[in-house]
Amino acid sequence: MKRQVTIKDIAYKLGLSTSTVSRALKDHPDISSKTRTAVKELAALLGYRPNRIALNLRSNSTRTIGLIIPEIEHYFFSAIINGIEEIAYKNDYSVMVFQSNESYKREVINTNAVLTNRVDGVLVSFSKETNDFSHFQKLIDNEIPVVFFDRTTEDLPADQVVADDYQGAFQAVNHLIEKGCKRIAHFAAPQHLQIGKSRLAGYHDALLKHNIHFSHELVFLADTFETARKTAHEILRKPNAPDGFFAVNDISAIAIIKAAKELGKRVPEDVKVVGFENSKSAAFSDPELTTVDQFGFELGREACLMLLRRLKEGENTDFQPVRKIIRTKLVVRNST
Amino acid sequence: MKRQVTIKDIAYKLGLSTSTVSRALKDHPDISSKTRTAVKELAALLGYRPNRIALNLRSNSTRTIGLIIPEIEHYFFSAIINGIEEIAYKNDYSVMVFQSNESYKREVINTNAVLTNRVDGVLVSFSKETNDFSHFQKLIDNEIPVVFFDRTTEDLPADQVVADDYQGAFQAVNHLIEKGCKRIAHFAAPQHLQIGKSRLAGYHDALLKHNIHFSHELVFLADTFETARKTAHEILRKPNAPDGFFAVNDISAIAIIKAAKELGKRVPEDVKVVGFENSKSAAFSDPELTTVDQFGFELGREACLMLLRRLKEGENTDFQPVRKIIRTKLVVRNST
DNA sequence: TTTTTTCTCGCAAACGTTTGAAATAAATTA
DNA sequence: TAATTTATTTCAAACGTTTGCGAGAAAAAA
Repeated sequence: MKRQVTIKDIAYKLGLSTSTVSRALKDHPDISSKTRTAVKELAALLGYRPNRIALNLRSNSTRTIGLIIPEIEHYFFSAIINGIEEIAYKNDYSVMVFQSNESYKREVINTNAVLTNRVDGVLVSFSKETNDFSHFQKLIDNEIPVVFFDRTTEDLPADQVVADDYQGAFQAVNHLIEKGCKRIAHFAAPQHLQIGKSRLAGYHDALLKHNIHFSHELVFLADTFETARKTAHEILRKPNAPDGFFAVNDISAIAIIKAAKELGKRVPEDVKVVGFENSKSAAFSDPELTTVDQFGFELGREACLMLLRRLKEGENTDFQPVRKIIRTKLVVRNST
Repeated sequence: MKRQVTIKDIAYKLGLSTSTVSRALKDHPDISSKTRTAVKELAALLGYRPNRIALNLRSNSTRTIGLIIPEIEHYFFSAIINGIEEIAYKNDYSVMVFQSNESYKREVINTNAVLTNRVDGVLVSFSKETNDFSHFQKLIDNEIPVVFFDRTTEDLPADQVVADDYQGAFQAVNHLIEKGCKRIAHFAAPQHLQIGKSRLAGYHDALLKHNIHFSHELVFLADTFETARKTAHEILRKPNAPDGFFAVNDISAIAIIKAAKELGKRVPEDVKVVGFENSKSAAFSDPELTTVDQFGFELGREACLMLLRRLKEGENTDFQPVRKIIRTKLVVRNST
């Protein structure tokens, strides 16, 4: 087993102390230029590489951030990870990824893993199942900065970065109305999620603005392909079927289009559909899906930047949680 | 700053030495049951949590694996990450993710990052740009086990996990021929990538089997949406246009379908298309895409399992690289 | 030459844990 | 009671760094 070369090895070979070597390597003014170059040359020759673990122990920090996320396979989340990794990379941080798979139990385990790994800070978007937040409180109690993104809560004193769900939903529904829709259904996310509430609110208010009656009968819980497809099938078959759909994500929107086609309805002529996310699939579906761009990459960047800012702050005397809202943008395509 | 509670704190409060506390916590037989319970109770009370960093330093291992991957946003890769994380989680390992963004330079930096982070092992799928592998050799020289997946090379003595690209390609093209295609084009990946070669070989041999002439003029380098779309446009306009396409990935296949539609050709009547990956988009496209399932999740699992096996082995006297091939499966849908 | 200042460098402790060996206390045997 | 074994605990070193402080040597000032 080839041991890694350490500062001791260099010190020994040069007849110096480890302190001197350590100082020489980081250009400490106390060290003569002669020994400095000698040390550096030998270090380069031997391929010395500081042992981060030892550094970690001494500094009690790991330059690592933990990421707890529901499902990597969702385009939106992978875009977010992309943004996070980008910023982390630029600031010489590493990212540890933990998936909750939308499971509360697993999320709690992840939270512990993040703690034992002694990450410097945590980014989290919690699972759909989660409505108790005490595991995150534990992070905060341990003085680990936490930034929530996308799936957030007001129940915790923590920073948040979210898409402008309300505005996005509002614009989407407004767009449907302007395109002539009279009866618009909303496929919603669970209402204990902030995004569920906000998008419903945007839907509601856009209707209101145009004096269209809001009815709970047109709001359905359907945020997966299967449920959306099934639900769309059912309601599109009824006599008084909607002529417009605002879905809480692209997957559901695509499912709606599929269901409509299967029932012989034309999109966008008979039924107009708008999604939320602007995933790759949205551009590939037929017709191409009108959707609200959530700017996942931006969101990830911002969340990570916010966390790094907190880490730089350190000792936060009086903590004031910040809530950052990332603009959304309606991308109009052929489904409306 | 609330310091984490350490073994010392417990020792002090109980009037014991740290050694005793350490041993008590891990049920060492030397410790009397009285002190053992006392220690454990106090530990639980204070919320003691062993400092992983100290452990790492002592054991010179981090229970962390590094993952170097081109782009998280690709469905295939995120599926792989999913599989990796699954296995890592079950074995109490954490995963550090580094994206190369298909850049050789960035990949080299990632390799260094992985080294300084002292991960126990590395999983890598290298970038399209990479054809010099000395940075990976550095990992091997440092006795860090490496497993390559998907994008692999024979130039390094390392384990590999790949999809059965040859077989998948063969089946795909065979399928096209059986469906009546006479003139089949192949949109290929760069030929310095093993997957590029293997899939081309599968294409070649399937033609051969049916006594169809293989021509280099029907093989194009096109593995992104844009290049595939452009290329498809060009060749579909020519008089002797292909009636079948085998694309190296789903994105390209979807681009081909799009181009065909734009030129007024019907899929699958006039042109048949088969992709490779079985991404979500494949199921959403219209017509739904026939494609080769690469089982990314399985592949990720296997790669991680193989790495963990190597880690358990430790001291490998005579290292014999293993190459594991994950079966692929043709998923027939409406594009053929 | 003596005193003071400036340059270089080494000592030792610290970060939190584990572990072989030594030490003490208790129990057993002679 | 003395000698021996056994049970329990502590000591100290180690993992690889950093860093406050002190020390010796050389240079400058007196």
